[in-house]
Amino acid sequence: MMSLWTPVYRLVQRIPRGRVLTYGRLATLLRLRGGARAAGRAMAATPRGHGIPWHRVVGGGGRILLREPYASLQRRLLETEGVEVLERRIDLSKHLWKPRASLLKPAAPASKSRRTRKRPPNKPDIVL
DNA sequence: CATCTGACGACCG
DNA sequence: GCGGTCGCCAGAT
Repeated sequence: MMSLWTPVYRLVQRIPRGRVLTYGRLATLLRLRGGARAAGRAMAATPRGHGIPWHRVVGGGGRILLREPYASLQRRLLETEGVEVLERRIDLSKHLWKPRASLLKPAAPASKSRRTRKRPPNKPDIVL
């Protein structure tokens, strides 16, 4: 079903093998209102059986934040696709995924009368 | 309707 | 490095 998090899963599905994205970048790219934490909530609710490479999403600085036994599973999955995991960390300078610019939507121009919207909806900043 | 609970991250001591 | 605070908010109970 189409939920608030669907855009998150669709973006995660585009992360190539051997690359990772952080919760923070995920949130920024999709302009999730709750920030990185919202990305975390989304990932926690990842539907199974859809081939969503959830293991390619890591914490800030490339750290694996999951609890055991998931942390080990994530590490194994990443290593399997060639990502080097040192202790609990991944070198983002080597493995951070940078979406092609053509995927990104141009930044929304600042509206003239910037009204304080109560609950602005999540506005994806990326084309999926 | 009220509360609780997090796959976060920036900041600070 | 480590621990605490705070902002954030969708779902579950």
